[in-house]
Amino acid sequence: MLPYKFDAAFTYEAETPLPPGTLVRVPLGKRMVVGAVWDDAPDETVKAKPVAAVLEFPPFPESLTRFITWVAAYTLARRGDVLALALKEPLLAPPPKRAKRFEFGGANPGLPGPGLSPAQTSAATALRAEVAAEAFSVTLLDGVTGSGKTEVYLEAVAEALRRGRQVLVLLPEIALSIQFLQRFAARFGAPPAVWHSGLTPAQRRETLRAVAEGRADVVVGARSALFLPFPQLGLIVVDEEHESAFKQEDGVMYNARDMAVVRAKFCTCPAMLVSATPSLETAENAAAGRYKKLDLPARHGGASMPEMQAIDLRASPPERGKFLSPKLVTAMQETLARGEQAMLFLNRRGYAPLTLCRRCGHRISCPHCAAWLVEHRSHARLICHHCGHTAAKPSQCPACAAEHSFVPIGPGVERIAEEVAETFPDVEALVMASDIIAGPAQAQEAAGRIERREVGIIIGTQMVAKGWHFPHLTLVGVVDADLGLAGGDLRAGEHTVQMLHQVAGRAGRAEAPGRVLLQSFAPEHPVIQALLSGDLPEFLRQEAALRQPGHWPPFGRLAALIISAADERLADQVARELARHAPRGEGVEVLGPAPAPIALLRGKFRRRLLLKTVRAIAVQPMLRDWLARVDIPRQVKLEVDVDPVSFM
DNA sequence: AGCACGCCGACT
DNA sequence: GTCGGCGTGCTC
Repeated sequence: MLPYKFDAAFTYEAETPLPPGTLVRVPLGKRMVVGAVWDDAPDETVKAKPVAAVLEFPPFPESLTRFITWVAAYTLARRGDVLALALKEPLLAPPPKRAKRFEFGGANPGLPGPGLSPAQTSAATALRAEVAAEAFSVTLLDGVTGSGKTEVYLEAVAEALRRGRQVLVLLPEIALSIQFLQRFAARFGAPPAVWHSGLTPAQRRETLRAVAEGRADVVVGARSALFLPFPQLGLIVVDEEHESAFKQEDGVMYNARDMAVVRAKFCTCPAMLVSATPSLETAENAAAGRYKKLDLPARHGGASMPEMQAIDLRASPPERGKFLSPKLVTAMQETLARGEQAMLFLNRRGYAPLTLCRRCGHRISCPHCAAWLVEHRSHARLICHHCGHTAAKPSQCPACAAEHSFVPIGPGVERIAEEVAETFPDVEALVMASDIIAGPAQAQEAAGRIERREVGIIIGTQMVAKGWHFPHLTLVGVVDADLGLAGGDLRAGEHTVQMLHQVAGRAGRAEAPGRVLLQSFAPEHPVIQALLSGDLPEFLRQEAALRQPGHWPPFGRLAALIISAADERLADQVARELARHAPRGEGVEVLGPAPAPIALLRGKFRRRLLLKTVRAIAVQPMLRDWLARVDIPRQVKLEVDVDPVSFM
């Protein structure tokens, strides 16, 4: 199997039998490439060239090769494309003689565990037992923010290490792993190996070899770590399992949370899904008895859950041209007067999401996407958040030629920072957004300033939502709690509850009690009510009741077809042709075609179809039959997204 | 993926 | 008359 866009394996000759998983160098056209021996039958119709060399690299374990084949079949990807996630030729080179030394996650399980509460101890004991069983199982570890989930699953990690097995911990974004790494080092006396896109080639090469040779005991990584060649995997942990960042949205479209469960099955080891706000998928799997469930109800270390209140913006609107209600401003003043810190959360980067000509109403949009350009004053540019296109803010309206007629509409974090500077001129404020805080080093620096109380007010996008522990932060203000609810996305409510619950968890994590204020134009909305009551299981029951009758996930299955082409008519034509050949039958429904929510992206017009089936029907065979009935012109790209998370 | 081939536009 | 732009096709 070659790590390129082939589904079929290639046939080569070897002098001696090579077991599946062996990594070999073979000729392909005019060049030499690296591939893995697969257990397909040889193709007798082609003349096989000889294998050039067997690599000095441990063969991929069968648990990995079978996993790759399974992922390809599930996602309708080519096997070669999936293999490419595991096999990057430059990373297989032997380490140079004078190799720099790296930490490989060699951990010492003998250190005593921390003092755990009774609830933690009982959960940790159950998780240790799963690891000790050395069998496939899935357990949901459900506990509120600050309940000490990490310390609990680190005991399962310790058990795997004691048994000489390797451990994979998946995090949704490795940028927020700093605090995890510290807690890990505190428990085991050494840091784990890390795996993410920010590593240098030398670090990747060293870590990959250490994993393959079984020298890396524990790997903490982003979703791509799921394809590392662990020979002795004994546990997979998916932390923050509800996070949509686990879904790969281009190339091989897989959900690392679900595929982690599959990999655990092939490795005959337990998987543990960890969250304070489990996804409805995982909660339903637990409710149906497919997954085990452990609850950690109480906060660890004496802190209590913050008090949540809504601010009805209809009753207490901000001043004209401002975005913070007087009620929120008053609460911030009280907090700062006590020497504590306040955080304002708004999940929107930049200064203003829309720039409008006040004379003719012209809106500045991206030339390549059906989207507005977002003003970023920190960069002094208008930026498209979908394709990265930038432009200067024009002084003259291109539509009506008016001079200096453009006004910013709506707030982003930069605009909130401006309002904060006006309202609290003597207070130091810090903006945390991905375009301003560029990497882990800068994030660490910002966290240090907050911990040392050099700033009084933190203004942030979702990058402040999780992972951080700010002991002096006692007030969180959500500037626009309704923001994520617009747009009719299947999971809009669920994702909003998850994100705002996590943001709320930043408040009052030490001794001082926390307070969370949610600015909303619709405080009666079930999402806001769920956050106020804190009864997340009840919210999930309501969501389940909404989704069950129509067989929406997790009670049915979805697959999206995304048609894109530079020629809009051609995109429409192909979409209609696909609709004409759509599968029919009991428990099968095809929705669309419809323009994608971003109907033009990077210069390509996009149409969508959605296949929905009842749970008992697998979508893959149906999709394969369907796509075989339609031929797609080569100017048109067709993507298949099984179990879509985003509907953009 | 990468490399060759092939068909058009631009320059010496 | 030749160089080179990147669409298209092929690799056991």
